[in-house]
Amino acid sequence: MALFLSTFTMKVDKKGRVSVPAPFRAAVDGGSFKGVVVYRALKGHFLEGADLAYLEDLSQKIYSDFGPFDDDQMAVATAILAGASQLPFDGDGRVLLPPDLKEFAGIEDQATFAGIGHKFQVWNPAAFEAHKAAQLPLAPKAAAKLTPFPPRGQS
Amino acid sequence: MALFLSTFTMKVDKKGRVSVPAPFRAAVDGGSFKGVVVYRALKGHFLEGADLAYLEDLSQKIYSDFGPFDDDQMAVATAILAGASQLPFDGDGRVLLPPDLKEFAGIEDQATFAGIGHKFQVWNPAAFEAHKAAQLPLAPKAAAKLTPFPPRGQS
DNA sequence: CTTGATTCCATTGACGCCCATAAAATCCCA
DNA sequence: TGGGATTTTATGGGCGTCAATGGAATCAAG
Repeated sequence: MALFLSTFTMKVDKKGRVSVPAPFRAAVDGGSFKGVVVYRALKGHFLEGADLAYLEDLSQKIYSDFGPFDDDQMAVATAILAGASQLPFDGDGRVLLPPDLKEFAGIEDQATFAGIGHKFQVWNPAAFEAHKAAQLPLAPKAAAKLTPFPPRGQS
Repeated sequence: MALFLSTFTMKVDKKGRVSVPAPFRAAVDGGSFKGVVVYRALKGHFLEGADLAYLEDLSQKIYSDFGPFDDDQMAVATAILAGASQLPFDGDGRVLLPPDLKEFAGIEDQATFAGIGHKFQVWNPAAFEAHKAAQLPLAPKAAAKLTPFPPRGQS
């Protein structure tokens, strides 16, 4: 599965195009859809992105964890799936950021891509710095809740 | 299976024709029926739509979850299946919205298509904005109920 | 012949695709 | 190891194509 690591800040041109960092492109490579899927984060004004397979899993999960006409299902589906955009790569690995998503995240001429494992985030650069500063002190306590790795046998 | 993502607002012309957003057309492409199926939503004045295969699954489910002469089965089948319309694409990917469905959803000269995974919704644009605004605050709590992804590399 | 529906054509504006340039990273070999 | 050459990446711009939309033409029926 895709693994997104590290942070990159890229330029947004007048057309709204952004180069997806090459390592992220490599991470989504091989899937059926040549591009990424981006949606509004639930907590905070930034975007989350992943490959299409992740969204398929998420959609699947929304339909299997909730009944087909469940209220919670409706809320999550509306917030995430209806707000999502499939952004295909152009020949040079760029995507076109929809204006509403740009506005939601306060992105203007630069966008910061932060890899957080199986998905990534897209931020206004200044907002990301502030967010990072706020998150760092919380990490030790949160990390303490992780369960141990299973024995590392090969397979 | 079809995956409907993102939201699009399209014009409805005087004849009642609406262009189905190209990504949604692509999502239903390949099925036996060249078009979409639309029916009244159960909770609220908007429409739900999907490809024919989804309706087949839904019908299947209605008959397997309920007994063949169950009252609930009758109610759901009548509300959804009996009220459903198969809308074929014209040569340019448009469908003709039946007047009764248009009226039910309060759709006049614009229609908002919202993709929510396996199916999509069709709304009066203003009504959808209100609906979305109401749903967004509910999403974080509902999303917290989603079960964690299973460890990757399974299947 | 009139009315309503369905297919076909025309316009326009956005977006996908291609090329060009420049910078940076990588490779290769002496 | 260093320096030059090659490849990859990031970014800007131009142009062709397709999607969206409106309207005309064709067809079906009463």
